[in-house]
Amino acid sequence: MNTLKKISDYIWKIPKKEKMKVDAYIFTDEEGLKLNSEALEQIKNVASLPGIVKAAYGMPDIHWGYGFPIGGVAAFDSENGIISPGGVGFDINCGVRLLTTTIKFDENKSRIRQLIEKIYNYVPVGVGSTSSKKYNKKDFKKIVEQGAVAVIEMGFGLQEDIEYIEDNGKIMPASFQDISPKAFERGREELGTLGSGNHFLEIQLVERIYNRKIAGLFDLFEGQLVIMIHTGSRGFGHQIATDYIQLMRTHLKKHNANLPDKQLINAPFKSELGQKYYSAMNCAANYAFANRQIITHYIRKAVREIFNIDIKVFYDITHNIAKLESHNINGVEKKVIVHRKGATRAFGPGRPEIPKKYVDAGQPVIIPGDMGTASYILVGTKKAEEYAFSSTAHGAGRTLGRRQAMRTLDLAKVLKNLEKKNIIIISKNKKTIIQEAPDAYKDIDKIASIVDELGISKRVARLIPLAVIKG
DNA sequence: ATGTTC
Repeated sequence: MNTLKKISDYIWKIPKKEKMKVDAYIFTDEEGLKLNSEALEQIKNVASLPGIVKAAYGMPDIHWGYGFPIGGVAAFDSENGIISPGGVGFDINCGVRLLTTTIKFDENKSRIRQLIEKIYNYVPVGVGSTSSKKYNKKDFKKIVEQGAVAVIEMGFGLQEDIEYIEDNGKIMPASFQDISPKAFERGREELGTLGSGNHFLEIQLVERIYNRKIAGLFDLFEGQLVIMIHTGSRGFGHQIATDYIQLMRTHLKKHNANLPDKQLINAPFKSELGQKYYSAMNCAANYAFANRQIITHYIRKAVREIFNIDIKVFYDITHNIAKLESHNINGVEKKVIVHRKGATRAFGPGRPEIPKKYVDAGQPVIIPGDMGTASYILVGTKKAEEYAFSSTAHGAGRTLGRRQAMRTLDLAKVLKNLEKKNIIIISKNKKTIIQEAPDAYKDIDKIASIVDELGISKRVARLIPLAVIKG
């Protein structure tokens, strides 16, 4: 097991051996390593998959996941590599959106509760929560093929919002014909809902600015109220992952015969099934962008009714996805399919994918904390390109599994700690509060500091929660 | 994460 080589304070290397086709690197501190022997095994398995290029990477928030670790990044050659549902995650395009306001907290303390309650009235939350709308086939097709663009046309938001969503809220290829009737049935009534688990909706305070110049460009200032949405593709993405894992089991038995772990099931990217999963996954990604867009619409409405002002989409990032990107692989520019599972794209300044307004600073990165802890706004760097295909961390990362949290943590204590910090909490389910308690997660401040010191993204602002809605 | 154990 002692195959780890320390490269520097936060870089650990597992040199390739046995089945591994490339090296693996973990970006964390000694404590992070101790917590994660299973995830290290998983990252070694990932390094053995067909067509993997350069290396397999683990972010500081790495922990055990389905097949691939959460907080993992791996890229596969687009010609002879694979695509794997386990490398994306069940919640396809789980992601985070931040909305900025011009509201100053110290002048509006008394209205926070009113605002969170109004938002709670507008946005359905919890397991199995459904919207009052049930989309017809024609509209649903448009939504999964055109994401946020489609729902803005339907009246959920402003044209200018599009500019501030990763991939402009619409990823191609995405074809409705590649999703199952079951996925359609589940998806059509859950659009515009928050869900459960680590998903949340928070009113936050910009507590600290690390880089004034970039914060200015990002319209962030100390004392400002901002609103964060953390959710994904709900049961729709989950169904697509389930469907395609099953299809790969049935149709690609031989291809998947010698996997070190059955959960690493995959399809050659260029195969028919590989392309179908890619398209269906993009449908789920579009669905998630649309989901956060619709929720934004209702938050806007709530803010307008209480404060009589309009709010802006700062940025929307995805942290569970596989994307076709061009990267420099040992000196050669190559098309690769980058799997980021619990990892955030972090492009440096100048990239054409970044909104014009931010292009000189770099791509905004949003790292949400867990319940009752800070979240961070960071910015992508040129340096991130050298490390893990322009990627950074995505959150605190669990230390306790959900069941383990239920066994060891106490609801009254968790609630008391939130109360001590003056955080208002509205929750649909008490179980979620225990499962998502801060003690079930690593320290987000440390994660943000590690990625900052490594230089794979730089801190811009620290946000602290004032009021939170959990599923 | 998830109609919370395909």
